[in-house]
Amino acid sequence: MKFSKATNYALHTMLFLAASPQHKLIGVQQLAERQQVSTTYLSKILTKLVKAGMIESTSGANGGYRLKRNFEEISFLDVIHAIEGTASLFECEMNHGPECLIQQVMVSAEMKMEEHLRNQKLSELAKQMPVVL
Amino acid sequence: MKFSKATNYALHTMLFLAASPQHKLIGVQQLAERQQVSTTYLSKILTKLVKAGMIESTSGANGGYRLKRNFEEISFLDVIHAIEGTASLFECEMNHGPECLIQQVMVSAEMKMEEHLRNQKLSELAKQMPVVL
DNA sequence: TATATTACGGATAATACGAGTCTATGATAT
DNA sequence: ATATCATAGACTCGTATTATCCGTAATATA
Ligand code: SF4
Ligand code: SF4
Repeated sequence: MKFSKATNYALHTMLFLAASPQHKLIGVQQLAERQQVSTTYLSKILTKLVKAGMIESTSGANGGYRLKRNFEEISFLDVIHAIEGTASLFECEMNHGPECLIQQVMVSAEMKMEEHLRNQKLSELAKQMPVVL
Repeated sequence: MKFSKATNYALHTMLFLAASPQHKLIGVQQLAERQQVSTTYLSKILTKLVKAGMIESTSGANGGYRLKRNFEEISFLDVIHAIEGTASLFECEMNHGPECLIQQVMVSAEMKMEEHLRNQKLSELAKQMPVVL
């Protein structure tokens, strides 16, 4: 029960992009070396973010990644869901129906966490970021 | 990023014990067949709960498991921590100190979930449990 | 047009971890 | 003495994560 490293990479990348001049394209090399991860692996993660509509990419020389227009609304939860999926943290075989109290406790606990992550917008955090990532 | 099945087994077992007559010892066989899990595996999990001081065990014929005196105070979070450990869900290499905003967001999100799980006492839930687990 | 640069995709490998089994040992009631 | 039951360690198995390799497509630039 841990957040994956991929999620970690995705969050750092998104915040770095948010702290950069908006229009500028940034290649995966620059993003990767800053996080000490291989370019090929980070590339796969960024492709997920592209497909989730959070960033856009440009191939070819001087290509790279850039935030999309809707950036202001993107939350931590959006990034996490894009990488880890949206399945519930708690699942049981033998489902005894939605009135089960165990499920209710576990699911609502997860929702408390998600609510907090949904309220944290990347744009807000980027403003407050002190130095480097 | 999912709760382990072991946590699931532990929660169900604890709630079943809570719904049983307090003094009575219940063997692992009975607990295991109810959850469709092997006795040897469930046994390992229960041993963790014993070491965490939540239940007590008696060896030998007619032995088994039973809740401890402090049962009223035990929460969902206690059980989960006993099985999954207490390490943070979010960890980063390159730790840039506690003032990092990313860490703060992730850790406080986890704390929101934990707060909710800490408030859910097994004894409370056992009273409200409708039928079987 | 040719070339360098860059993102994308599939296949594959390495690693870690969860889930589960097997077996031996020790404790306890009858 | 024997059957029952919990405990502990070694071990296997499957799957998800992490990561690498390589070929292809797109694009800027000379
Ligand atoms: S009791 Fe609740 S949590 Fe357990 S298997 Fe049934 S529905 Fe799932
Ligand atoms: S920026 Fe924050 S989350 Fe990222 S590595 Fe540094 S301390 Fe950890």
